[in-house]
Amino acid sequence: MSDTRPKKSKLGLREIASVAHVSIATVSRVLNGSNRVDPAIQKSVLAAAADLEIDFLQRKKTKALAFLLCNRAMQHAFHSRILLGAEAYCASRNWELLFQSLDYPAHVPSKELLLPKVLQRHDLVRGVVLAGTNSTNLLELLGEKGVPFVVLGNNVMGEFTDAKCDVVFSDDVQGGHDMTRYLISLGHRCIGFVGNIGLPWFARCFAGYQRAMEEAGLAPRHSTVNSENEAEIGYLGTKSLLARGEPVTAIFAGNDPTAHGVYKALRDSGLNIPDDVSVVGCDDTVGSYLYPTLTTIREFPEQLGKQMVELLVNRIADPGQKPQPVTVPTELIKRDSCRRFQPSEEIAAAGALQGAMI
Amino acid sequence: MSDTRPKKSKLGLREIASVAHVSIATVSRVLNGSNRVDPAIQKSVLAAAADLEIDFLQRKKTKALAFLLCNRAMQHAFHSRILLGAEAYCASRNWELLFQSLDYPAHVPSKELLLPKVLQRHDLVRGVVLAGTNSTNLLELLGEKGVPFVVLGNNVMGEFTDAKCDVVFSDDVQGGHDMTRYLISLGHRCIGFVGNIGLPWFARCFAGYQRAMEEAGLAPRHSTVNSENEAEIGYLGTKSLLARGEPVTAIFAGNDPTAHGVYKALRDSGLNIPDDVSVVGCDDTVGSYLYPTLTTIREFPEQLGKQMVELLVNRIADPGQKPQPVTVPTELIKRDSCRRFQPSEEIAAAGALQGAMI
DNA sequence: TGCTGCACGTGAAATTTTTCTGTATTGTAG
DNA sequence: CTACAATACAGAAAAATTTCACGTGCAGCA
Repeated sequence: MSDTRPKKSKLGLREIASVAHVSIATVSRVLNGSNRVDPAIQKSVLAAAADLEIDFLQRKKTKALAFLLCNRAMQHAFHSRILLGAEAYCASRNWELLFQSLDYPAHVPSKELLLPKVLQRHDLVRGVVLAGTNSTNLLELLGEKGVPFVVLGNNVMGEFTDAKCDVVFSDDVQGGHDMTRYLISLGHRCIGFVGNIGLPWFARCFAGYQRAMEEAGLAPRHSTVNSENEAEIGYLGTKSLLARGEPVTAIFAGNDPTAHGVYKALRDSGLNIPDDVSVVGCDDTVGSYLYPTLTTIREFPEQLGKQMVELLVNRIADPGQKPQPVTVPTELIKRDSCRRFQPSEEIAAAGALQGAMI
Repeated sequence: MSDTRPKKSKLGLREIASVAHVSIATVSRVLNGSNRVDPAIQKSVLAAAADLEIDFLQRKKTKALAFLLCNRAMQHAFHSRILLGAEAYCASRNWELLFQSLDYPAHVPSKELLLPKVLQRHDLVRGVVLAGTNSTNLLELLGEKGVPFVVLGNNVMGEFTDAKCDVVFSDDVQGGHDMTRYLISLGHRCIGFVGNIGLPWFARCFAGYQRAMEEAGLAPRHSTVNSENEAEIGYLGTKSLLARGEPVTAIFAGNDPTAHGVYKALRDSGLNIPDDVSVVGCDDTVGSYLYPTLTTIREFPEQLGKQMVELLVNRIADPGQKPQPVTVPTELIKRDSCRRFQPSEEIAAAGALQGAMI
């Protein structure tokens, strides 16, 4: 290779040990076991190592990252596409990727969580990609343990200040904003949002929707259903919007599977898409399978996965750098589920909805 | 633990080495590096080890399996669900799971394939789960290298005799048979199959269809499109069936995404589902999103994943046992895309199809 | 306050892994 | 058929890891 340094004397644990005034065994522990070593000693060993060799990481045999899919069955193919993106980037950079799913409670102090055994293997797993749905307690725990990690920001529960760790977002807030503006530009004024705002990915989409509505001087109206089942959220949310007599001409579903539930509810109520009601979704997972095909917000999960690994690898290389947030844009995909709405139709539309309520 | 043996003297590499009359280093290599050791010596070391200790595998630190997703973007969520099933079973048995995707050419002799580096790490990866689409050259290579593996039988290209390795099948042949019989029981006589028979998963489904048709004394008629894009296969295959003037009253799509293409083609031709033509699919990935909802064959990918890992773990524990094939059954899911067909309608149906051809 | 037990953290020693080196074997060209 | 080269492979030695046993400090308890 292109190693220009003359390798003065054999560089090994022995040398580090003598510089740091500890035993070889301790150096070995610091360098990979990492467990059961006094932080002060660990620090001095690391310093000694840094003195002697720049790239101790290179020296190691296996470089693996863990991909933790948390609290979520791999629905919608969305997360599996994130995994693929992550894997592709890993492969290109000669990292292995361990896949593991993990369920943990959201409302338990970080002390009481126990990490999967893989992550204990500091000599194998050098960092963690957190996909799925996470809550701040796990982030804290990883922070305390000093395990480098990146998290998919869209799906973090609870108050989440992104300043404290590397995080990748899919810009669904902007996507929701764009989409709402699009519906407004088509002439819609009464646009209902259906989702479960208790879940962060719905909340973010809703935030974009809400902002766009307020900017346009329109009243946001939403129907939130406290469920984890997305088709159910869409179905019940729509039924409830209709039952309240909201004169909606368009419904914004918080994601594509939810839109599927919306479709079903509208059909059950005898309403036609898009003639009676326009529908839009978000995430572009199953929108193209629906009928009529769904106007939605395309996200780029492979890109999210790639970005996450990229941030993580950078952090491992330079643990000191300050946390970095990355946002991946979204794209508005226009399909057949929307139509232009003439304000003059409003009375007629209201009539149709009245009919549907019977 | 429940170790009843008295552990006569410290059991270690030293003891094995002396029994096998080789150096400790060689024993170490056999036990994990495995590379660069004469097969004869390897065998004798293994024998010596077996003499001394039953469970040398237990001794090892990391037990990881590799999940190789081959030659396939993770479409349809089908393979990601296999992964989830595999991971769940791994976790329950304290195995780690490395995920890696891999593309390789099908028509290259096994000598010329190069395995991903992870698999070289015999000390880490103890076996391989082959998902995605595989061809026999990779199977041969793994066999030669002595790497334990299981393969998803449905997606193996080329002549594949399952006698030579552990293999798990989803019983889509039976599923295709059941489905065809179901269509026949609804009164359909002229049933077209749409797919790409060059691809093994279509071929298997088609085999079931063909057998059922022949058993019923009906003529199989299929339209195969040489493409990898499933929606395209469905669309073009259907268009071509119609263009040939086949008086089909039902179409069997080789999988759900293909059925989506079939839907589109029928709609473009002005035909109603199921009034003019009944449609069925296979795999139950997106069938529930289609409109009308698709009658299809449910498969159980999580179960497939679990079974694969189970076979693999058994083989690792006992490499001598003879190859074992496992078949996971399928389930017929009846939805809205089929209707009963009265033979008397045949002339009318033919008329509708004629109209569609214009 | 002093004792006891326990958990942590360390170095020495034992064990294992990896590198290095010498030898044998196989293939290839003359 | 010989000479040379390239490669494979085992063992010795070096390096790294893990185990073991011991000291230290702290909490619980008398």
